[in-house]
Formats: sequence, C-alpha cells, structure tokens
Amino acid sequence: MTDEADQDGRVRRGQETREARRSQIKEDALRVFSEKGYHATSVTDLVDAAGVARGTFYLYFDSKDAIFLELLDDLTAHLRANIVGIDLSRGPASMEDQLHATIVRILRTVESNQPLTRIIFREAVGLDAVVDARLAAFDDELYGYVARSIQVGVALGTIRATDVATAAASVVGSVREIVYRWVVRSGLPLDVDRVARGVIDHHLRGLLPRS
Amino acid sequence: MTDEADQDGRVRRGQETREARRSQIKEDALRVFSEKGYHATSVTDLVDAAGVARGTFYLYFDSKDAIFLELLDDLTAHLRANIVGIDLSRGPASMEDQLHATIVRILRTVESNQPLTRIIFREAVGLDAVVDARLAAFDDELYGYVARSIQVGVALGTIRATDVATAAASVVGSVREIVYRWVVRSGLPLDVDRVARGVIDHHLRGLLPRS
Amino acid sequence: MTDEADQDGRVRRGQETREARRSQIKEDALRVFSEKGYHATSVTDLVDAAGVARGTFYLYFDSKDAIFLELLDDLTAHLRANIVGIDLSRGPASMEDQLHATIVRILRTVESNQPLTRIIFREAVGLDAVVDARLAAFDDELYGYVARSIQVGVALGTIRATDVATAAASVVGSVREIVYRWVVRSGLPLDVDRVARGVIDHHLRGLLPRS
Amino acid sequence: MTDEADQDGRVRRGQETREARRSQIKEDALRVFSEKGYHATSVTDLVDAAGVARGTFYLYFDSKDAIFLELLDDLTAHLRANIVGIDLSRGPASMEDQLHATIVRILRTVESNQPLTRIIFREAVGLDAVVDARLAAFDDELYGYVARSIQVGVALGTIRATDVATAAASVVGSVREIVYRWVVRSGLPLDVDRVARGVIDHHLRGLLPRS
DNA sequence: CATGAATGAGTTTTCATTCAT
DNA sequence: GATGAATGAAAACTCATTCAT
Repeated sequence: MTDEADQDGRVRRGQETREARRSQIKEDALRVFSEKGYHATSVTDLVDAAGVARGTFYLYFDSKDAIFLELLDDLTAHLRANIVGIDLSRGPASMEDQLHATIVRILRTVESNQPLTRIIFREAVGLDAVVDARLAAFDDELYGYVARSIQVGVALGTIRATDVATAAASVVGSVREIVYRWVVRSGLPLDVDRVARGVIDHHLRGLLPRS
Repeated sequence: MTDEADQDGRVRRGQETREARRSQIKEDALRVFSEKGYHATSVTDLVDAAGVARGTFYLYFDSKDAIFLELLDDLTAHLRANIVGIDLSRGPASMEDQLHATIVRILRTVESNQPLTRIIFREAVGLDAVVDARLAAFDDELYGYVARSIQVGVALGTIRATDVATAAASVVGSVREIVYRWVVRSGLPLDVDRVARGVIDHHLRGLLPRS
Repeated sequence: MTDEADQDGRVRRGQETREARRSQIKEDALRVFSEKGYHATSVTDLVDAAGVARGTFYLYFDSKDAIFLELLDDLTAHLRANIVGIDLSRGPASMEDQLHATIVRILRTVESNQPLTRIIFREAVGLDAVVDARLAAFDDELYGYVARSIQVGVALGTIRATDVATAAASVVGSVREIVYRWVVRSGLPLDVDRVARGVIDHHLRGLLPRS
Repeated sequence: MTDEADQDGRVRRGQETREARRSQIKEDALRVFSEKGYHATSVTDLVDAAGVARGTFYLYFDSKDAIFLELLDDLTAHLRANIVGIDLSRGPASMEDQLHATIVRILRTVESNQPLTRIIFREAVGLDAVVDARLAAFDDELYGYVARSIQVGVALGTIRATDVATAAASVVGSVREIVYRWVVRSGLPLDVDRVARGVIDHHLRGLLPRS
C-alpha cells in the first residue's frame, strides 16, 4: 500500500537525518572536548558548537558523560582493530617486520585521530570510575598482548630469557610516551616509519654496543 | 626597647604558627585529594579535613587550584632531587650501577609519596593549562636528562649509535608505565631492586638473544 | 454533483474519525493521569498511551491543561446529571427515600469513575486558577442544592429550624469525606446502600439518643 | 579563658541569627506558597521573597520539598496540639461543652494559620507520596479520634447506637468542609462560636424535628 | 588573624509546544 | 491531517570565593 511505503520512506529518511545529526554533534563535541578539556566543556559549549538547541542535544545523547564515553569507545575500538596478532615463529626478520607494521598502524591511527587521542591522554584519566575502568581495560589488553608475544618469543628462542612483566611494561610505556610527546603534545607530523623502526631497534637490541 | 622585642617575638611566633598551620592544611589536603580526586574534592572537604574555617583556608592559599599546584610542585621537586647526574665515563659496569641507583631512588620516591603520585597520574593530567605546563616541563626535564645521558654515552662509545630521541622517550615511558601499573594502579609493594634491574637490562641489552 | 456528495461524504467520514480519535486520546489520557497524577504525566506519556505523534495530540487538544480540564468537566457533568431535585413536600418517609436514592446515585457514579474521581481529589486541587474555579463552582452547586433543599424542608416543617449554612456544609462535607476515604483512598468496593442509609440517618437524627 | 568565652559568644550569636533567618525564609516561603501554590512557586520566587541569594536558601533548607514539608508539619503539629481528649462520661451537657471547646480551638487554629491551611487544602493533596502519607496520617488520626469518642459515647449511652464509621467520617468531613468554605475559600472572618455550636447541634440532634 | 554566613554565576537537565515535511 | 525532530525557556541545585564581624 502507498501508505506503508510512504511511512517506510519517511522512517528511512528520518533515520538517515537522525544519524547524520548525531554524527555531526559528536564531531563538534570531539573538537570542543579536545580544545577545552572535559571538565571545562559545558553542555552549552557542545550545543553552541553543534549549532543546535539544548534540548536537541539530549534528544541524541543521555548526558555529557554519555557522549564523552561514546567518543572514547570510538578510539579504543579504532586502536583495537589495528593491533593484530604477530606470528613470532617465522624468525627474527619476519618478527621485526610484523612489529614494525603493528606500530606503524597504531601510530597512524592515533595520528589521524589526534583530537580523540589528546582527550584520552589529557582528560580521560581519573575522570570517573567508568571511564577509568574502560581505559585500564584497554591498557591491560595492550599489556597482555605484548606480554604474551614476548613469552611466545622466549619459548621459541627468538627472544632471550627476560623479566617478561618489566619488558612488556617497557614496550607499552615506550609507545605511550612517543604518542604522548609527538602526537598529543607537539601535534607535528611524525615520521611514523622512522620512529617505528627506532622503537623496535631499541627494544630488540638495547642501548649497549654489540661487543 | 622591650616593646620592639615583644613585637619581634610576636612576629616570629606568629610566623611559626602560620607555617605550621599552612603545612597542616596542605597535608590534610593531600590526603583528601588522593582519596577523592581533584574534581570530587570541594573546598568544604578541605576545610573540614583541616578543621579550619572556610575563610582561613583562603588566608593561606589563593584558591583550590593554588594548593593543588603547590602539592604538585612538591612531588616534582622531590623527584628532581632524586635524579642526579650519571657519570658515563667510568665504563659500562659503573654506568649500570649508577642507572640502577637512579631508578631505585625514583621508584622509592614515588612509592613513599603514593597519594601525590596517584594524584599526578589520575587527576593532574589535563586539569588546566597551568598544571599541564608544569607536568610537561617535568616530563621534558626527565626526557632531556635521559637524552643527554645517552648522547654522552654515544660519544664515549659506551652506548651504540642510535636514534636518541626515540630511545630517550622509550626509557622515560618505561619508568612512567611501571610507576603507573605498580604504584598508581595496583598499589602493592614493589620489589624496587628487581624491577630497576629488569628495566636497565631491557633497555641496555634488548629482547633479542645475544648471537 | 458527485463532487459535492463525495466532499460531504469525506467530511462526514473525516469528522467521525476525528471524534473517534479524540475520544480515544481522552480515554487513554484518563488512564495515564489517574495512574501517574497530573504533574508526573508528561505529554510524552499521553501520546505514547494513545499511540499518536506529539503533533497529533495538539491537533485535538490545545494543551496538556486543556485535555485535563475536559476530563474534569466530564465527571462534574456526570455527577450533576445524577443529582436531581428532591421533593420534600411528600413527607419525611418519602424524603428519606429520595435522599437515599440521590446519595446512592452519587456514590455509584464516583465508584464507576474511580480514576477521574481520584484525579479530582488528589490532583486537581490547587492545580491552577481555572481548575480551582471549576471545582469551587461544582462545590457551590452541590452546597446550594443541599441548602435550598433544607430551606424548603424547614419551610414545610419536615426539617427543624436550624443553621442552614452549617447544616448544608456538614452534609456536603460528609459525602465528600466518605468518597475520599472509601473511593479515593481505599479503593475497595463500598456497600453503597448501607453507607447511604448511615449518612442519612446521621444527618437526620443526629448522635444523641432519642429521649 | 577569654578565648573560649569569645567563641561561645560567637557561636550563640551565630545560632540566634541563623534561627532568625531560617524563620524569616520560612515565613516568606509560606506567603509565596499560599499565594502561588506549590508547583507554581519556584526556588527563585522563594529567594526573591526572602531577599536572599539562591545559595543562602540551600544553606537552610535541603530543597524546595524540604521547606514545604516543614511548613506542612508545622500546621499539623499546631492542630494536633489543639485536639485533646473529650471526657464523655460526664453526661451530654458537659460533652457538648467539650466538643464546642475542641471545635472552637480547631477553627481558631486554622483561622490564625490561614496561609498554611490554604496550602494544605489546595496544594498538599496528591503532591507526592511523602506529603500524601503525612496528610493521610493526620486525617486518620482525626478520624480515629472522633470514632473512638463516638464508641465511648455509645458504650456510656450518651450517644445512640449508630454506624460509627459513617458517623465519624461525617463529623470529620463537616469540619473539613467548613474550614474549606470559610477559611480557605472566602477568607472572611468566621463567627467561630456560632459555627461550632451549629456543627455540634447538627451532628448531635440531626435535621429532623423532635417529634 | 579567624570565622562561617552569604553570595550568585554557573551547571545539567526537562518538557510543553511548534512547524517543516 | 499526521508526523516527530527541534526548540529554548525555565527548573533545581552547587560551590569557589568574599567579607563583615
């Protein structure tokens, strides 16, 4: 019946615009949050940035917390998608290539999501229990992934016997610090390839000269 | 004249009391801040903890931000005092010992100042421009110190030619991550000696087996 | 012309649908209002209950107040229709029968319109000037009716000389209190006949023993 | 010590002004509530009426509800204090005198607390669960008191055998209606003595002429 | 110096009503 | 007529800071 078709048409069109506006509000909120920080950003700032009425904001998001959490989950999802398993059994050369590819992917992801990355580093820590738990979970995921990779390497003999916990924390901390210094703080474009190579070289071969 | 003496006495006594009360307010504030976090702590919490009137608080500190900033500077000063120059010219063995001693000092300092460390990691990040600048400055100091040490080592031949910037960031990031994972998050007592050894071993020799 | 006939048909059909939808919205609103109360009921609740769009609601009613007022007038109209003149000239026995029939009709009406009655007692009081005036008018009508009946009775000698104003208020208050206690508050089924008899007996013969 | 004395002096003076200001805010709130009604009164209205800042209001009362509830409890306390036991054993004459005194006390109390009485009648019903429960409890208290008095009277033979529940509800409803019509609605001065006499006469002797 | 009552700008959130489609 | 996304005024409440005593 034409009636039903019309209805469907309206509904679909409605849902499309709904999604579009939702995304627009999120995008603008991302910008404001990353500029002013979570606490200094009021809902008024958010609606002003999006150019919508106060009520409209609450039509799409339950609260200021809710939209922030959603933005947060967006980046961690991005990052997660860019960390895939490394096959350590194919020997050191191949391992280095895989590590290189992984770190490059991570750096590219955070670089192309600078505002969100900035938020996570500067605002999300200690924000509230829920956000803290989310970030800690992500951190643990990363740490666990690195630790397991090292353990496998040790078992295969491609990595020397070492204090796995400390080594894993060191690797995670390295990447975090690099992201912090060059993506969050300076914001300048990063020679991703060179940095990734440097990090891997550092962690694999250490600072001492080969005797 | 007795009058002048009296005055002096009063002034001195007054200053002593003033300093004592100031310290006491700070101490109590530290406790509250580390328990509730910066944002969840109100000036009411602060004056209640210190047992003084609201107005009295403002007699000693300009604002809630001001006392927090002072506490912040206290820890960074503590840490600064515990990072002293490493003499790389005395050869690898000695260098390792000196590095070990430095990292042990840092870990001990943050461990015995857990509340403040926790605040810095969980609350101070992204608090406001001033706090951010303070923390960034401290981070730069640490980074610069490590970078210079590495450069000296390279020049002396005790450290192999490497990407100094990446290496320095890796070292700083390692320590930061370890502090975060074991001091801030878990809060459990840390085997400082073993961890310091692990970190140094990792950064000096890397993960690859010696061929 | 067929055109005109069609138009008429359409108009009539349209009006029928209009009326039906209007009634349906009112019915659903009555249910919601009586469950949640006037203030706790939002227009959203109303349109959800009726299964129409927000805009549609305003096509049929000017405002949330308007529909409430209409529901209110419905009950007072019901009640008015159930209070018909009592003929006091036919002697005491007959008068008692007529009073009995009137009170029974009132109690039955409020009992079968419990939701609306509950609204009037619990929500409508003090809602706004308009509603207040409506209720006061109904109260006056009731009071006036009783007062006139008593005056007629006094004139006829079937009722003893008494303070008419106080007596009329007492009678009205009695019924109101009974409705409030047993219909509004308890909601349990009421032995209408027995209660009506009790009320009449009380007001006609009083509490003192016949000497 | 002078210090302690000073402190005590300050504290006492402080508490006195605190109490005074609290009372002043309450008094002004009572006026506004009784003029505009609970729902139409905003906290802004309350602070404007009291001539204090918004924050000051919350220094003395937890919420808009809290101050309203306190005002409510004030009147019910007043009324409770004015309903004291009636000794029915001393015979009808004395009973009538005692009833007269009780009703006079109640009417005088509500008349001298007109704003509060107005609020209770026009606003408090159906306001929220807590307020409703308070009022219902007071109503039950009154009803129970009257019902017990009647039962005692019946036992003693000073009151004829009757339907106690209906009779008690009738008496309570009478007084309520009189208060509503003359104190709440008209606001004109009431000939308390005459009305009390009328009510008692009505309930004791009924409308029928003594045969 | 010490006090703590007072301040008021600012916050988040709600919801009756409108109007372009 | 019907729809429902959009509106924005208004609500209750908080809290860092001030200042008369």
